[in-house]
Amino acid sequence: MDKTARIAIVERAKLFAGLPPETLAEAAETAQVRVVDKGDVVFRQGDEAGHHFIVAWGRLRLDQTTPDGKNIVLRFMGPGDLVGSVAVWRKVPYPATPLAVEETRLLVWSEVRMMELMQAHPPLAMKAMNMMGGRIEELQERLQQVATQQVERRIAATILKIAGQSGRKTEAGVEIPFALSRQDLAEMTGTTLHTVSRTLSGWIDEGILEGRRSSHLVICRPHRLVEISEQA
Amino acid sequence: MDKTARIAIVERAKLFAGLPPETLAEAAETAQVRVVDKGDVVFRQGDEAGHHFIVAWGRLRLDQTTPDGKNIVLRFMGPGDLVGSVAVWRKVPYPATPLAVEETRLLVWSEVRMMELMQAHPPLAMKAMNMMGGRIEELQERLQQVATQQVERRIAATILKIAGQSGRKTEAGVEIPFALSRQDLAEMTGTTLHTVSRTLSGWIDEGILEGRRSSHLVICRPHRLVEISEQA
DNA sequence: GGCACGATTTGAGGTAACGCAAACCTTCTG
DNA sequence: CAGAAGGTTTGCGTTACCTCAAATCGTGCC
Repeated sequence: MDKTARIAIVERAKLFAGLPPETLAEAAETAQVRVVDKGDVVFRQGDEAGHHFIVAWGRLRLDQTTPDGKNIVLRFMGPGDLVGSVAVWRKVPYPATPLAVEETRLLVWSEVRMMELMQAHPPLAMKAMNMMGGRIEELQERLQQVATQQVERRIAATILKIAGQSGRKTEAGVEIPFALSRQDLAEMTGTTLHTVSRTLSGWIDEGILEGRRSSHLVICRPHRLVEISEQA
Repeated sequence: MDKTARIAIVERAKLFAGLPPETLAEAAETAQVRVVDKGDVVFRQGDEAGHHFIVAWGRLRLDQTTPDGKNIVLRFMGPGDLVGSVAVWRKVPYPATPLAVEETRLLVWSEVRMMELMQAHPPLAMKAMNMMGGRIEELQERLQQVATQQVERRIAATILKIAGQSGRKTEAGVEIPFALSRQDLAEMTGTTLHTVSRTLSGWIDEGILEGRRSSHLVICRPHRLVEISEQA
């Protein structure tokens, strides 16, 4: 990956977007590159947090294992997303495991590198706080959903959010361009894969979705899904 | 409130703890003081975010109203806790309403005051990030609980957390020193006040708790509650 | 191409928790 | 002190969702 490519990636990252060219250049130059194969993890929940990562290409699923062995999916991450930084800044172990659902390329900064960057470029701290604030808002919204809404609405809202982040327009509708299993959706919405399967089957029958037993979901009638996610 | 008292408060606040005396002094001097009566709000969800607050004395309940009119309790806050800052930094409207459950005194900084403080004292930004990270962790934990655990465990865990933050030791056990209604617990755990009432009644019968129809809960057998919160 | 494995679909039955409703108690108010 | 108001307790019927179970279908691997 050459310098121009790195700058392009850094520029799109939420942490660096809009900062002056010198900052971008310095960030790009100080980064290492790391490739993670499909199915491999970037780090593991519980590991000491020593590195910041930004996704260049590919896609990660952020998993958290609970003390009693259950798994929940915190979020999917794609190009521009920042991984691991919260733990590094707080000097606590990584609280979750990012797993590559497709081959993924990351930019990597060590703890000290990033610290130097932030000292040299104060606006970075502001950006970082902005990002963390966004994460807080997102979590509060999900908490609210899981606490008050019934399963159908949560599944609809979750699919819509993923589509908004990563969806691609096709002739048939909006396609989610990676393998998103019923299990994944269940672990994002706090339900079981059976319930997810039943719900999606219903929507496929109604022509809202496509993707029976196939790896990629397509949303044919997004508006209908919005209605479901907002229904009383 | 005189200068010494303010410094004492600022010193205990998570945002300023451990910073050099000059920083504390400057923070204390630049703050305004505001008193909020029991039942009144500090600001309202949706208001433009222009001020940072730190609780000096008293207690707030942070409420969030959902688009469809339901209410959830995000957290209770006491002395040292920071209110409103995330929204100010992100330049978004306050996402929730802090309501005083008892008479509460707050230190207040305007957006620009706090900005000046942070520019003059760079470690403050680090502290702020640390705080926000803590909030993220807490939210992830609650999300996990609501998504995977059943109601009884969630209620137990919630009571224990509140007791850990605000509990006072008495002869009978650990007392939660403010009015915590069944409705509050329901809105924190994502259930109904009926279920909370039933569950607590059971625990009172078993001698785990005291506080039938009375305003203050007392945990007589904390260890038993921990067991419940961890049971498979 | 055949076989084994993992993901998905679907059915049937059970239950935790909700929703409604009424009674109860405490505190505040006039 | 009587009455109203708000939080709480408890009962009962309902249901959304889970659990267990089995059939089905793709997919990768030799």
